[in-house]
Amino acid sequence: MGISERKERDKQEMRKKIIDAAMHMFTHDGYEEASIRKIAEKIEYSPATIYLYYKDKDQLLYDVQAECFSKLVEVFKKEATSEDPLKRLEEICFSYVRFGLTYPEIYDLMFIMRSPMNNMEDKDIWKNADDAFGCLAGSIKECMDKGLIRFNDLWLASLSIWAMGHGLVSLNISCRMKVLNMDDCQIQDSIYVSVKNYLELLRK
Amino acid sequence: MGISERKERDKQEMRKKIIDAAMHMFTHDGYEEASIRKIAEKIEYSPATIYLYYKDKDQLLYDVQAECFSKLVEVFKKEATSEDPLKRLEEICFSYVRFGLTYPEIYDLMFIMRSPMNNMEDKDIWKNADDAFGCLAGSIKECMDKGLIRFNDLWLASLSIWAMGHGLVSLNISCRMKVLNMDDCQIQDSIYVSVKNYLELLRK
Amino acid sequence: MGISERKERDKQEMRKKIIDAAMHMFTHDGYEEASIRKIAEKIEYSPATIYLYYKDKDQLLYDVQAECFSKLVEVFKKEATSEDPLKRLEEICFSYVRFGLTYPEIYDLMFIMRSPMNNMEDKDIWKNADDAFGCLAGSIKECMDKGLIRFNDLWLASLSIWAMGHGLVSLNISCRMKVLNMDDCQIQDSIYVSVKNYLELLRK
Amino acid sequence: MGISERKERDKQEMRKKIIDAAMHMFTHDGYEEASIRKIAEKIEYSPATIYLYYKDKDQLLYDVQAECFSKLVEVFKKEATSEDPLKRLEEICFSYVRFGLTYPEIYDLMFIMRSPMNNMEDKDIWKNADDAFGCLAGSIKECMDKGLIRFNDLWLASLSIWAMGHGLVSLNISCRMKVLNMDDCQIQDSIYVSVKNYLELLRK
DNA sequence: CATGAATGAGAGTTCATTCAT
DNA sequence: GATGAATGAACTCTCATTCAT
Repeated sequence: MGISERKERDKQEMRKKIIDAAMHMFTHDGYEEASIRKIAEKIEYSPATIYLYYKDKDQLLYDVQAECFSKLVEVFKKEATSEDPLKRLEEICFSYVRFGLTYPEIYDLMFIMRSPMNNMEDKDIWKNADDAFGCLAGSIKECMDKGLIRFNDLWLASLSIWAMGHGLVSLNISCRMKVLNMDDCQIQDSIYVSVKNYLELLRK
Repeated sequence: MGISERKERDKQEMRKKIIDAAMHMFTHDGYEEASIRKIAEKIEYSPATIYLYYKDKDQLLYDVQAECFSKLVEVFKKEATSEDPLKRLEEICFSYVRFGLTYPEIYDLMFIMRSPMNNMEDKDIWKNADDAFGCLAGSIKECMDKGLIRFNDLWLASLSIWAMGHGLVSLNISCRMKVLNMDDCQIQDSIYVSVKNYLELLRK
Repeated sequence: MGISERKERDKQEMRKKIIDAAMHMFTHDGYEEASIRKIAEKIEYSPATIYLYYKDKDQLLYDVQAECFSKLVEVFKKEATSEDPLKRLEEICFSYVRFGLTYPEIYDLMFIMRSPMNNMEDKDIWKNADDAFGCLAGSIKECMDKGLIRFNDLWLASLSIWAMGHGLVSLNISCRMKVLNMDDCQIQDSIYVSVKNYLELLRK
Repeated sequence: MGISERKERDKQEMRKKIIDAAMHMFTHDGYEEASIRKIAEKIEYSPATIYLYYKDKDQLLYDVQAECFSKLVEVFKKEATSEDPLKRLEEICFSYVRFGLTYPEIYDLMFIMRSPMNNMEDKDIWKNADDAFGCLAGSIKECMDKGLIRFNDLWLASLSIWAMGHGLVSLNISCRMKVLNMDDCQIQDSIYVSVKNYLELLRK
């Protein structure tokens, strides 16, 4: 029995290697550079080898995405530590936004790109975001339980707060904030201020 | 004199034709299908002909995007007509969201895709969104002038409200709302409710 | 009768305009940039207009080439003025080489490119080079008549001297002198020295 | 160990196949016909396959050129065998010229075309011609060492002799000898005679 | 387990040229 | 006389993927 376990472990290690390479390329060269061939080249395997571990590119991206999400959760764990629920919610939101602005290409894969979501069947469940979303929702729930914010519905609250954060980050990533005619500094400021404002509005 | 005018008109008509075809393909087949070749095929011209009217693909997409934005403005004009500023702001927001949910591929080009923003120089100005953004900002300004909403800074207000709307629409388009485990109906509802909630929060 | 003459004159003027534009593009942007469309653009006419004056690109290039050759003759006239036949021959050779090194793209069209020669029928006569070649041959003839150089056959002499000059210039233009591992300065020197050496060898 | 060797051999064989096809097309249809597509077609592979063996067209042409040069060296080895240094130099020169006149398209790639030299960085070294040039220079050196020809500087000598040969061949290839109004036979004769004359001039 | 070899499909783009007006 | 409009035919190159070995 040890054998099959080891094999599985080996397989996981290889997958990890692939994903790490892919993430590195995403982060540093942009998602356009992350072709199967280039990923394979980076880990010094042949493209065909990738297909031993992943059915197709979408499945690979799905796993890369998972890795990205666990990175985000780490960030949450590290940066959102306050006891005060409201404070912690703010920390989470700021962490989220900072993460997005710091790693735009990865953020793209996590929250913007169609791949690998658009080739999932509707029935397929998307587990990658669960933990990270759980962090947010958990923090919000605490606020609600203690009557600190103006929301009755946890899902609605989570969705709204997420949407605000994502809206700001993604408009920036896709350069649509050009319409505001601000320089980069002002834009960054406005993003954080917008988040802060919103959370203050929510406070009872 | 009529001649050069007619020529210009002809040229514009051809451009219109190209753009319409492109928009149609965007809308129905997704932006991945909208290659120069396929657009040309659709209007039954040769690919080279496209290049008589557009320097390159980005310029074409830029114009398609412009067309999309003027469509959005039309929608605003038609659907946001209330005298009551707060009401009108709500109408604009709902129109925006509905537009995004109805034409996701077009919305993609307008607010999500990197092209054609990607290849603009930083110094280039992005005019396409000005009018539509002006509608939103104008409406918000009226609310602010009359002391109806809790905002001091017009740009911050506009950005926040836009970000909320965009966040909701784009999370949905990119299927990230799967994390909520809701069916499509519930999601749609949540989106509209989120917008409504936010606007109510803003009301003084 | 004045009318048809004027027409012909007009036609010639237009041709001149086209050729000048083409030469300018050759000289400054390289022959790869000298497409019919770009030439037309430069003189602010439509590509189709070019075809009113030239049957095809080869015919146009043929005329451009003619212009280049008359430029070369001018240079000869200006720079090769010594009374001493041997001296004048040397001046001609140096002028030729300097011309080639100074205007490599034009030299290419005159002496290297297949177009417009390769689409000439064998029976067609190539007049463009006659005058320039005449300068060289004339000068050589004088040397021969006065018994100054070791050649009996004028054509053989002309060919040899031309070949030496052309060989040096064209090997340089096509970067083949890289094989010598010299820097640009040394190469230029070597070219002129080679010419000089050869002429000295020829002197009786 | 045999395996990796065989693989490498296979790869080389494929490269050979590609190059041979390219050379064949050069020789028979002219260099204009030698597009990646057509080469691929000729060897009955897909264009993409070419890119498994060559990074881009220039690299392919570079290798084709190398092959041409080794063909030339073979010719030298076979045809220039005299013990007498002067005689051998003459044989080399005649071989060179004959090669150029027999395979004009290949000669073009070796000594005239800008590609693949064009896209070499200045610092890149051009090794293709080294051996062939070495044959010429070696033979000249022997003549110089034995005091048989009127040259002090080996490089200058080599350049001059090469330039004479190249000038004659390339003027013929590019049809510029039309200016002499000779028929093909006379031209060929003149070329050989010119070479011979020059070598005799050089003899001490 | 790993891969070398191969490919079909497609991308954006440019060219010389034609012809009805 | 001039041209606007159009095009067929090319071009180089990249991609995700497959399969025999």
